[in-house]
Amino acid sequence: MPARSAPDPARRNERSRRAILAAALELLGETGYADLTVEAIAARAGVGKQTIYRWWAGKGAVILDALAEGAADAPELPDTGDVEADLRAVVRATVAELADPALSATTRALTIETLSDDALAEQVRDRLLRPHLDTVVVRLRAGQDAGQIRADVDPAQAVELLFGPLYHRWLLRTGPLTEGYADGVTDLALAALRP
Amino acid sequence: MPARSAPDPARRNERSRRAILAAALELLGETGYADLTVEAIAARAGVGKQTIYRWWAGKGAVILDALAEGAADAPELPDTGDVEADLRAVVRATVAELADPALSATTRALTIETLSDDALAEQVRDRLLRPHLDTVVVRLRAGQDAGQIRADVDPAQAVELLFGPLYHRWLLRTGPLTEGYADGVTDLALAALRP
Amino acid sequence: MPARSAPDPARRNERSRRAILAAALELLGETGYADLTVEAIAARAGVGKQTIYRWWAGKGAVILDALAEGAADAPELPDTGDVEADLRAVVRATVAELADPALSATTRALTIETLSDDALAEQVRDRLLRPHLDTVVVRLRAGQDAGQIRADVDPAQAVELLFGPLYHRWLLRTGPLTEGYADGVTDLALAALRP
Amino acid sequence: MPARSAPDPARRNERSRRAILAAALELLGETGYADLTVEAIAARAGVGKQTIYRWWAGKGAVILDALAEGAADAPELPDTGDVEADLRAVVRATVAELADPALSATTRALTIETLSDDALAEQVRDRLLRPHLDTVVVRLRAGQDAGQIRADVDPAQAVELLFGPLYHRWLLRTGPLTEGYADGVTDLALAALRP
DNA sequence: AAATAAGCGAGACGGTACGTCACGTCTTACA
DNA sequence: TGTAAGACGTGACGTACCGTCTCGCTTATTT
Repeated sequence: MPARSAPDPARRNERSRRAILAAALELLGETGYADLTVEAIAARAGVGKQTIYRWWAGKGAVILDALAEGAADAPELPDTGDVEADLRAVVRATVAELADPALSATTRALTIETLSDDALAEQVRDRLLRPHLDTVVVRLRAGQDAGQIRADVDPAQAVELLFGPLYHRWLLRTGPLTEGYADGVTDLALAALRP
Repeated sequence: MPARSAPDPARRNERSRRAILAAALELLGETGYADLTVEAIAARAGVGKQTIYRWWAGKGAVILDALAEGAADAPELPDTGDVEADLRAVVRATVAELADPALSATTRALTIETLSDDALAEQVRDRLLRPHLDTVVVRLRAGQDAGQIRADVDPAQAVELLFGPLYHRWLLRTGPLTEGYADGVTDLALAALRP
Repeated sequence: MPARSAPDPARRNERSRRAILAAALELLGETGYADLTVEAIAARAGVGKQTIYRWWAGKGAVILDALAEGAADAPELPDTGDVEADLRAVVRATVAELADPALSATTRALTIETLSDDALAEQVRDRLLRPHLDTVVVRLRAGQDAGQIRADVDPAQAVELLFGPLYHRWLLRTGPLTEGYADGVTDLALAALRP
Repeated sequence: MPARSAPDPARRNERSRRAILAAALELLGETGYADLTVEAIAARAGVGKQTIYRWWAGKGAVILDALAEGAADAPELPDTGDVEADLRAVVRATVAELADPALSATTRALTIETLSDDALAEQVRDRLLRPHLDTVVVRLRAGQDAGQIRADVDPAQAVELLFGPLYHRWLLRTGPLTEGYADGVTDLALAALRP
């Protein structure tokens, strides 16, 4: 039986949908995730609360959609031929993003959501993180083909070796997130990944 | 002048304090962090809400204290002389804990706290995580002295290389948390850490 | 200019009209007037909400129409020649109707309507109550002609003398609505109406 | 089992109680009963909605209390020795009140409530109407003792004979509520009540 | 017979109020 | 004075209906 006669997506108002996602992102930036309310999103978007609850499960689902919308433009990791330089660049970029409170607000919000709701966690992983991490996996495979990376290493595991320490430090605030730190992590990881 | 005539810790009711921390841990296990309420803790503990607000800033501070209380007994990393075996053991243990929903509830709650409140984040880091991670740092230093670990590596960074991937996979649910996985991470990290 | 290009009654769907009135009566019996909603009427009738709002002003207008439909068959007060017996009969019948919760639901709904909306009140009075009361007025006039009722009494006022006490007791629940009570009221009123 | 651990009346805030009842009466006069909302009462009274729901079942119960508070001062029917004059006076006063939209708003609201909620109906009857009607009963009994009223008439029934027609005309709007009408009703009723 | 237009079912929409929950503060009575 | 109890003002929750609106679809003229 359908929970409550599911609404018909064909009749959905695109204008409202966009207004809601835009409002959610604005408010996320202004008040932070914890103080974000569905009521405020509805008011800012000029929309009835029911229109939000009709299409989303709660504020978590809304901001997930809002962020996924923005992440649609894949960042495309460059391939200069020098895998070490390419990895160093992406690690530096990631560290820079985590170090900037404004930019990492997104990641912060999603992580909280991820920890509180298993269903959303899958969505976050598949729609937001996977696409990003997969570009690195692709680059690592190319490096393996070029003989610059050990062939016996699982690229997915190698990605975690590169990014894991970054998120660990960011989450636990165990140290500064500087460019020098980024290079240190890259060097250490490469020591393990080089043939 | 004190903001609101700070309460006198000497007159604090130890019985209530313990009941509150115990109730907080029970409810954390039963309902999860997001659905935990101060009201429920007070009711379960048979305590007035004011008694909680008198001594703690909110639910985050309470569960932090509750978990810190339990973590007082330091886990003490063993030193068998074989640093690789010792690291493998601690990585396996950590993976096992993260894989168990009941045990990782603690880590989940702390991580949310860490992401939501900077002031509490410091407390979490210093009172709960540092003691745990420091035991590994100590073991790595001993390994360096014994020539089993590269001397030019910062032990703190090495710890992140070991645990970062674990938390990354746990947070992002990018793969299974098995013993085989634990050993894979250990092997890869050791490839970077060996002289 | 018509406010919104008034709908054309000639093209009205009789099937829908009937379904709406029937559904309204059913729901009035099931849930009572206060809990009656336009949404429920539409759903029960298998009709779009707009079809209701196109033809009626609101739930009050709908149930008014629904009840008026049913009341079309005038009850026709008999004239046995004995005005006292005839009045006694109609008072007894009215008391019996008010005493029966199912039958008096109609009166209850109409009374609420009467109290809440002046425009509808007129409709209620003229379309539903007047026809009923007028039959008694007619009978009283005949009684006056026959010399059984004081000629100097306004029949309309006499009707109120007979039915007013009934509604008063029904509204205010100041006592039981029994046949004995009905006869008591009739006796007392006749004491005033007899020449 | 108590529905929800009933609140302790001893700790009730008298200031809030009064503010709520006052606000309810104000708004009843301003917007009418149908458009009255609990939310507006709370806002006007400077009170949390929960404080209303803690002590009352809904808006009906609130305005009942508010009106009952005001009706505490019994009107005391005078006894001039001439029962006909006294009754004429009270009937005139009642007609005047019903004829004034502002004054009869109270009665209108209560009547709607009475028709929708049996539990409140009893309260309305016992706390508001009985005290008023009983003063007339008392006067009628004195009239019976003085031989001005038939001794075989139930005073309660006589009261209904006097007031029933008034409420009937007011409810059904079957005619004007003038002083002349009041006297007509009194005359007719007295024709039945005189020995 | 085809074109036009209205009523129709369905139900999404912007709103308002509902009645509940938990927040963090305040008040009371007791120990 | 610390405490258990819990009432308080506040404000968000998620739901129910309101009355309006916009979709295709069906009917029933009107060309």
